[in-house]
Amino acid sequence: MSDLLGRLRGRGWRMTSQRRVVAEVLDGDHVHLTADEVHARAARRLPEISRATVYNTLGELVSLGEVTEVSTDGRAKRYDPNAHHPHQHLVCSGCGTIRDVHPTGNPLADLPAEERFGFTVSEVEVTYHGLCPSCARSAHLDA
Amino acid sequence: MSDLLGRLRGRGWRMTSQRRVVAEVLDGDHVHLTADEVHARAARRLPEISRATVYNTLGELVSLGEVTEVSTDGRAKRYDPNAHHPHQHLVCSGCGTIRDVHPTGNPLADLPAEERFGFTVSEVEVTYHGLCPSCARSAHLDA
DNA sequence: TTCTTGACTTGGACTCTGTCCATCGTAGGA
DNA sequence: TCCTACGATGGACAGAGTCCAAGTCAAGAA
Repeated sequence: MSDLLGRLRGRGWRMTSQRRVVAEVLDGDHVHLTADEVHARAARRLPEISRATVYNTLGELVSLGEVTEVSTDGRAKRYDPNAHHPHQHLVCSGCGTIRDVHPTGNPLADLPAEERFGFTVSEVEVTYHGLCPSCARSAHLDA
Repeated sequence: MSDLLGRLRGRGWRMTSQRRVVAEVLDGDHVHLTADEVHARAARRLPEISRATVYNTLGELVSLGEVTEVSTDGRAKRYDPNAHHPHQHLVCSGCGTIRDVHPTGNPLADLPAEERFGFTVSEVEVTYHGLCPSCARSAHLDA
């Protein structure tokens, strides 16, 4: 994700201050922000940026393959700027925190042909669910 | 999922006509319905059933472990009555159809301890994405 | 069988996430 | 510098889901 701005310019992206700010927000910490969180952080630098623009820009970054969408629960989608390094996700069922993980093995190979029902399978998404250390502690206290 | 009603009664569920109808809808075809689809089918038998009741009942079935929630895209959650047989999902990126699949291998074992960040990992969800035969055909025609 | 009561249902208001659109502004080439 | 098409704006709208006060009824008690 580094030098994202350069790559975007190279692809003929018209560079506006709004797009720059959104890209910079994503280029910062490798956390998994919701669209609203991206908007909030972008607005700290560019107060008048609109939600619609953030949604548009995120959508474009996704279709350019610079960012991937993650929808772990049924709530807001999260945006993962780590699109150039294949990885999976580990999600805390308590607080929703997401961490990137790199399991061994190849789950695509684990799906036998007779279980594919004629589908052209192109991608596998593996999501590990559990409790992060701090949520595990509070769950223990509750019991 | 068969004899769901019996199991629920055994657990002290107060049996109302609304809950019975919702359970019967799920007990039918093993498709993956959205809450609204469940509501529509339930309303065919019990026209005055409300959306809130359908949501409540689905939520209870989920916490009882009789039904699992699947949120593949960012759209509506789907409800999978096949909770007693472990399986994964194969989703068509075109039309959203979901099929149950049974991959070999154990993805939980594929996550090394140093990639767990102290989490208590309890569950893995594997989602295969691709195009179903009919969507693959129309994609081909478009090209 | 009837009574009683607390669990369940209802429907409408509300929230949250996301999309759409008409209008305005501006990046970047001529 | 000027033009213009592409991008931004914000407000209306839509879909999914939650909440709540008031009414209803399943099932145990008498």
